[in-house]
Amino acid sequence: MSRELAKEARRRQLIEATIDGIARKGFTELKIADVAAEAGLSVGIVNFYFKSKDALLIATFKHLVEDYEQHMQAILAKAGKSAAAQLDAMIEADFARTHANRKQVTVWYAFWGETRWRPEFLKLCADLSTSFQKATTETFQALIDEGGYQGLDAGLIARGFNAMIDGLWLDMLLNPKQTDRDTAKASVRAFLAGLFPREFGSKAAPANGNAAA
Amino acid sequence: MSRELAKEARRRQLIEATIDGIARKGFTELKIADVAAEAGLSVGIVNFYFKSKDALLIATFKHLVEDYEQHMQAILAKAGKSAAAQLDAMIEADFARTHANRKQVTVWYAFWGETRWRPEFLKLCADLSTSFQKATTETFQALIDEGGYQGLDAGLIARGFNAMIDGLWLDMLLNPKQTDRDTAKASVRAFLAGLFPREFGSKAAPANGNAAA
Amino acid sequence: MSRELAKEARRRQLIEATIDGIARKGFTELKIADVAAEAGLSVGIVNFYFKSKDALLIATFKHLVEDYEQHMQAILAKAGKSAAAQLDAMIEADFARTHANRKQVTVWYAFWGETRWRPEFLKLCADLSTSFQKATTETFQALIDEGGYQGLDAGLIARGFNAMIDGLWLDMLLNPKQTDRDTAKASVRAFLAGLFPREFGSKAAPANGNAAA
Amino acid sequence: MSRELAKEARRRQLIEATIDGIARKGFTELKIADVAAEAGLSVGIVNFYFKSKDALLIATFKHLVEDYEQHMQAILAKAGKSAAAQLDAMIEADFARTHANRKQVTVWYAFWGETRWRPEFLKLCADLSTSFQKATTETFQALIDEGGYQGLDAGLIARGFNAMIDGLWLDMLLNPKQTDRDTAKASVRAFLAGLFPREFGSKAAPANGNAAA
DNA sequence: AATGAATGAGAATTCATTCAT
DNA sequence: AATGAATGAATTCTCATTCAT
Repeated sequence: MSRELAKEARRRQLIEATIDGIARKGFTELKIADVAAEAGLSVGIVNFYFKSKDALLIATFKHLVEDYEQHMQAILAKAGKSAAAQLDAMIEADFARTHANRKQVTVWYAFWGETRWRPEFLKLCADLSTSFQKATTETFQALIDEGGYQGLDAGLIARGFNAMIDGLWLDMLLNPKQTDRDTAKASVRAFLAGLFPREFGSKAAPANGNAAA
Repeated sequence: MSRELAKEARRRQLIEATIDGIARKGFTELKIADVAAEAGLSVGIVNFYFKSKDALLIATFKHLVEDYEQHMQAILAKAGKSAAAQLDAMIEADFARTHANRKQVTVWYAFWGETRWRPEFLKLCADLSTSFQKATTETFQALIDEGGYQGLDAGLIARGFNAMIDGLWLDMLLNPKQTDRDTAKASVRAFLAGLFPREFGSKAAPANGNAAA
Repeated sequence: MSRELAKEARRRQLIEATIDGIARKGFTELKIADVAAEAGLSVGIVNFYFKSKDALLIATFKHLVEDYEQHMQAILAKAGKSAAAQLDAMIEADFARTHANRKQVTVWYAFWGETRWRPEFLKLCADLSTSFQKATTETFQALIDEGGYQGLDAGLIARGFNAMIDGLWLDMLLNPKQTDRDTAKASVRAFLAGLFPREFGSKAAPANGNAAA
Repeated sequence: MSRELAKEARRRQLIEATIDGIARKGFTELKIADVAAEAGLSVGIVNFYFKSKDALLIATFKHLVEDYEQHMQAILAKAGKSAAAQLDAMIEADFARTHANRKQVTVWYAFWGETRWRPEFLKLCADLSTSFQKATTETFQALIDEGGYQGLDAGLIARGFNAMIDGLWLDMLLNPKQTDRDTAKASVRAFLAGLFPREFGSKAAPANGNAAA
């Protein structure tokens, strides 16, 4: 069992090296030798722990996806239970310095650029997206219900909300000087303020979990 | 002159072949031989018209950017002059079948995946983004002024608007079954409706240029 | 006939361009396009006047050989008839600024580097060398006879004499700063002075044709 | 350490294969594949041990130069200490069957044909030539002093001596049927006999180190 | 388990030659 | 005759994968 653990640790080490490698050199320029160097190991070892470079890339993307999901769930569990608090926590998490940092986003977009032609990537993306769309739709529906809003389609709003976050990531990546984390968060909140003035309007109480009702 | 024209036509032909090739095989899997085959020409010709594969890719991205800009300007010129009509035209253009089609978006994201490590790509992206951010900010400002809205930041709204469109493209790419053009457009309008109920609310008159006041 | 002349002129033009091209870029780096550019013509024309690049190179080497022979014969015809005067003229001709210049020597050595594997080059070299060895042997024999020298082998001396000139060319090529024309000529004469002190010793009358007996 | 040794041995093996390859096919016709085949290795290995074909050629030329220098020094160390004995040993060494063989000379001239346009080659040539010129000048000066000769310029004689050897190599290369080793050596000695009759004249004692006075 | 030398298929690039204009 | 765009075979270089140690 400790052997299994060691094996898992090595795999993890190589996956981290792959993420660092992509962040440093880009997806197309990443060589097995780069991964090995990044991990401080030999090239032979990569093919020992992963059948092929492709398998390593798939494992890496899977890791990225799982890591994102876990991180988000942890954030949401800690946040206040109200729909507004949950949304606020999501925004914070998505633009947090720890996970939505430049390196991670860089790597996400590198993978997305390739996803279209890689069925394994596509499946991971679709699953993540579906589960997220479902979760955010439920949260927005709760917000609508709690707030007594009329004529709002939680599904459309959730889709736009998630899309805006992805788009702002891209913006931060391509124009770091013009778009920073705070601008991105303010942008999202500006749109939510239009739809949910009581929760996100400028005069709304901050929607964090600790806020008094 | 006819020779000059022919030369330009060949360059264009190869660029189109590159776009088709990326759409068909992906960025990393695109070979010079694929481009040549796509164009019905020999491999040698690619290095005759473009010094290298890299130069071809840069020219292709530049073409994509210029094409997008021209297309958008043409659309806006034809649209009604009111801010709402202009925004509406933008949304339509961004999700039009002719330009924001699957092939084009696929190729855009393929390039974006690489952009981070290619200074030439980065420059093109940053310039396009800046000019767009400026134009949309002006339009939103006009909308705010025309509509007499209070407390809205046109810059933040423009940024979120553009980001949402990019993010919805990605969504359509990765989850074609869940997100289609109409859903995407409805999503954008749902958010605008919150901020600008008179122009984009469900009871608002359609914001096209021909609409009576 | 004028057409034939024009044709010959074009061939000559291309051969000169080839020599200039080799002198400028080297044998292995010389491309058909370089020859064309050097001649101010198009690439197509080269294959029109010469069957192939190889044929052009052979014609160029042949030209070099014939040119050298003609030049040398002209020099010898003008020189004094005594053996010493003839040898002196040879030395002057071999290190003359007009023919044994840096460009020419450069090209000769470029060809010699390839000669071993090119039967056509080899034949030209062997023929030139044989005819030269014969001529210089005769001249040295005349010098021996005229001077009443004993125990000298004209053939060996001729061979060493010709070899020294080739070797000095190489030296001038590879070490231009250490070996110049005058040093080279003095070197040859130093050796001849040992064998033929009366004609080439430091107190010998200059062996040119105009010298009084 | 054994790994380091193996690495050096492989480099040596590839350099030898390059020399053999040039001797067999010529400089311009030598392909990486030929070198690999000659060494009994795969093509990839060449770029593994040498960054490029060019680097391999430079290393090969360097090896040739160093090998020649070492060989000559060894010969001179074994020879008698008198200037005449040293010169005699040089002549023998330069036309020895082991080092100045057809293969080696062929390759030297192949490199010399290219040297003019390759700064790295040029440097190696110039350094070798300078060191040789210096050494032979000293030897000739000693010969002059020992023999009490008057009016001889050791520098000019050394230059002519070295040039004659290079030129005779070329002659042997281009006209193998007319010029052989013995003829070449006799040629050199004929010239030395003129300048230094006591040491190299036909009646002089053989100048080897073992000869009695 | 780990290494890194060795392999060889694959790709970009070059360039002599051809040929339509 | 002359041009230069077009061809495609040939070559160098790359790099994922293998395997002996």
